[in-house]
Amino acid sequence: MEETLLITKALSDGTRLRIISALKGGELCVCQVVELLKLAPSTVSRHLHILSASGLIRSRKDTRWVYYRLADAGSPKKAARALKWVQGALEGDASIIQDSQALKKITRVSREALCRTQGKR
Amino acid sequence: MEETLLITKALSDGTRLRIISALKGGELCVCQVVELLKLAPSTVSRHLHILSASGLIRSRKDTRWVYYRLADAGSPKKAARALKWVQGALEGDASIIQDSQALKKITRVSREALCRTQGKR
DNA sequence: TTGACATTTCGTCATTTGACGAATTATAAT
DNA sequence: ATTATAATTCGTCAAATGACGAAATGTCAA
Repeated sequence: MEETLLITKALSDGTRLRIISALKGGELCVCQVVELLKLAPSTVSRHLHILSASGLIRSRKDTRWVYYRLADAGSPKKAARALKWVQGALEGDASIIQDSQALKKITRVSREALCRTQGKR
Repeated sequence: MEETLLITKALSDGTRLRIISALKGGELCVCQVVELLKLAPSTVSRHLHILSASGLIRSRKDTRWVYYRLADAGSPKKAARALKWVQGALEGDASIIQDSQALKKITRVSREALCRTQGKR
C-alpha cells in the first residue's frame, strides 16, 4: 500500500503532472523545468524529489547539472504502469499541450538563456 | 487537467484506496463501509463524496440507505481506466486482503449488527 | 584558491486535508 | 405525530502540503 500511495500522492499535484508530461519528450535538467514552470528552483527541486521517491522519474548527474527522465526499464513495474496510465489520462490536455509548445522554445535556446556558463563557451 | 486531478487527488489517500478495493466485491451501504474502516460516519461520508465527485464510484439511494459501487458502463471513461490501473496496483496488497476478510464477516451479519431496523423485522 | 553557478536542504508561512462531533435532512417505525 | 435511524453537511482543530528565500553542497571557471 505504501508504494502505491507514494505514487498516487506524487500524482495528486498539477505541477507534478506537468513535469511528467514535460519529460515525455526526453530528459531535462532542473533549470529547464524551472523555466517551464516559472517556479522557484527550490520548489521545483522538491517536486522532482517527490516524483523521484515514488519511482516515477529517475535522475542522472552530469557534472554540474542533474537531468531527470521518466522511469524506464530499470524502474519498478508499478511505476511504469502508473506512468502509462497517467500519460493516457493527460493526453490532449490543453495545459499540457501549451507546456509542450513552451518546451520547444526552451530546449532550443536553453543553453544560452538558462545555463550561461555552458552558453559562454 | 482538472478532471484528472480530481481522480489523482481522490486516489491519494489510503482510506479511499481501501474503499475502492472494498467495493470490488459489489455495492456496499455507508454503514458497512463505516464498520470496515472504523471511522466516524461523517468522515466516511466525506471520503465517499470525494470519490463520487471524481467519478470513480457512484451511488444509489434505496429507501433509507445509500449504496455505493464502483464506476461502471455509465461512468466517464477516464474514471474506468483509473480504476483499472489502481486495482492492479493494489492487487495482493496486505491491508487490502485483510479488509476483504473483514468484509466477509460484515456482509454476512451486517443487517443485524449495523442496520438494526432492518434486522428486527 | 577564489568566485560563480546548478541544485538541494531547511525554516517559515499560508493553504489544504483528514478526523471528529454537533446539527440537519430524509425516511421508516411506532 | 413522534421517535428513531442512515446519511450528509458544517464548524473546528491538528497535521500535511506547497511555495518561497536563505543557507548549504558540489562542481566548474578564472
